[in-house]
Amino acid sequence: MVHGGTTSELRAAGYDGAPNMLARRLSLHSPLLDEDREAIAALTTSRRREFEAREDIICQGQTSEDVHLIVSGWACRYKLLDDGRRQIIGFALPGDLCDLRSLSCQHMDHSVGALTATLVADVPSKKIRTLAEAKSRIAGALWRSVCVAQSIEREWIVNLGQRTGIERIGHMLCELLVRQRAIGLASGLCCNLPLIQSDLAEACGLSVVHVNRSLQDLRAQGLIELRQRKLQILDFDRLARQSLFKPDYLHLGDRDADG
Amino acid sequence: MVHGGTTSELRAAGYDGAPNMLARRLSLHSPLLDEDREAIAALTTSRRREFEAREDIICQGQTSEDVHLIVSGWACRYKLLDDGRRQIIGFALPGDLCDLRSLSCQHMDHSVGALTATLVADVPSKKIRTLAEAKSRIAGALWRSVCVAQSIEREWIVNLGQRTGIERIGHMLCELLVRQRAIGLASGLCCNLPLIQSDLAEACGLSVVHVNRSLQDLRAQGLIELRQRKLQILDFDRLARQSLFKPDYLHLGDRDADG
DNA sequence: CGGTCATTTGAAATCGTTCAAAAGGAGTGG
DNA sequence: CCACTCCTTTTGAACGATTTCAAATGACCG
Repeated sequence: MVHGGTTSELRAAGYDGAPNMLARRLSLHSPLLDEDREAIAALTTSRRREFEAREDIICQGQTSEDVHLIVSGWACRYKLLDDGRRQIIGFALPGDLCDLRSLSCQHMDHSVGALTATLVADVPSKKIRTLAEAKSRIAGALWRSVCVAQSIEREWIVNLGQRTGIERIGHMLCELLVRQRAIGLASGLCCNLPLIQSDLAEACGLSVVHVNRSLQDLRAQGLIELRQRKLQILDFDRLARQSLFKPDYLHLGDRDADG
Repeated sequence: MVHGGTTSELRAAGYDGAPNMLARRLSLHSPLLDEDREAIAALTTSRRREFEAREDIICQGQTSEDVHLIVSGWACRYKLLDDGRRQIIGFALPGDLCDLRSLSCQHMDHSVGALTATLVADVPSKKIRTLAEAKSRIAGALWRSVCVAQSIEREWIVNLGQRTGIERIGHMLCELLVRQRAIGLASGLCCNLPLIQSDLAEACGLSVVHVNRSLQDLRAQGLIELRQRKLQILDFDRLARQSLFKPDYLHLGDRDADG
């Protein structure tokens, strides 16, 4: 049990920073050769840091010479408004690069926070830049991974702008299941969901109370089961249909796109 | 008068496709040498196409070997839901590259539509890719321009998720003024706003009726004047404050960030 | 002038929030 | 095992924001 565990449980679970994790992730969207994988693995042998649940990994305004790779656990990217309102702008799962933007931009325009105990590998931007300049196939893979991240952000805009409360929650649950399946963290219709209702609220632009009632509604419709941070989708097709979820924006190929 | 004009007016206005427009835009965020500018100018000597207001430039699902540079006029990127709901996910102003993603991804996961009469330069992805591989300074500039686009999308997520109706509209108006100032399409507190209220509605995730009432509210507060597609912001600081607008996400440096 | 599209208005219904409080879990220390 | 605390989930009731539907008005164009 990794998600929701403490950092010591996490260490005990045998995570070694999985040096080829990044290569595996990038090859979800781009073909890589063995030599590329080796070069990429060499990147992530660098420093690793552990974070407790709810701890910030990097804050808005901070500068960093590193790109942050989530090795295990869940994180979220978020922005704070001056009056304290908070919007989650994306979830980062194991294998996700957090701020590839820092390859060229100086300071963070949003924060990254751990949702569970999280292991992070700090990859020096400079190393990545050098590697990308030397190997255009790797540059392409990084570019594509940014494109996918951007595509997800665009779909979140649609989620927040057009969908009703229930649709937003349903859509988010579909996305998080499909993304976990794609990286081998789930199979079938069951997955971890280490989010509390206020996380879902901040991601979907709804109040906690409304999230609670929407979840009850989805349960009453026989579409999902959710307790103890475990999500089971009982009827993926129906949930996807009524949430207007179409997995193409995740750019996962047809392999693991649905139910 | 370009925006809102017909394509023939547009031609008459003497637009030649401004071959150095892209270089100028990229150098907003990245230092470029003269040799870079020349190389970039050579890119955009390619085909140009004119579009009428409300015409689609490229549709969701289509594939394209080109990146689309908006030479003049306004366009929007949008996604359609199966039931017809439409969300605008970004506005493209002159100098904006529309789908740099197509450098590596095959088909569009969203559409681009002209809002006014628009002149578009089709730049072959391949040419860009070759140039970026040859000149790392240009690759960096393209990377940075994608980062800025992504940053704007993130702020839109915040806009839709956390701000009230009035705040969303106010924020959008601030953004569009500042962006136009940055590219020399406006100075002071006055600019074109060739959007109809339903465009604003689809960008802000509100109904047209509510947009209408929010605009009246902003007018009644003495914050803006808006008619005949001309926007004047009467009190930028107050509007920015009450809309929680902070221009940093536009990454324009301090040069043209406010008032 | 009629036609089309955009803006404005009103009234009613719905969605979603707020506030306040209760109930349910999980962990801690006695 | 109990009492205690903290955090999360759940509930109720009232309020406010936003949408919907329908109709009227205004602007522009041929």
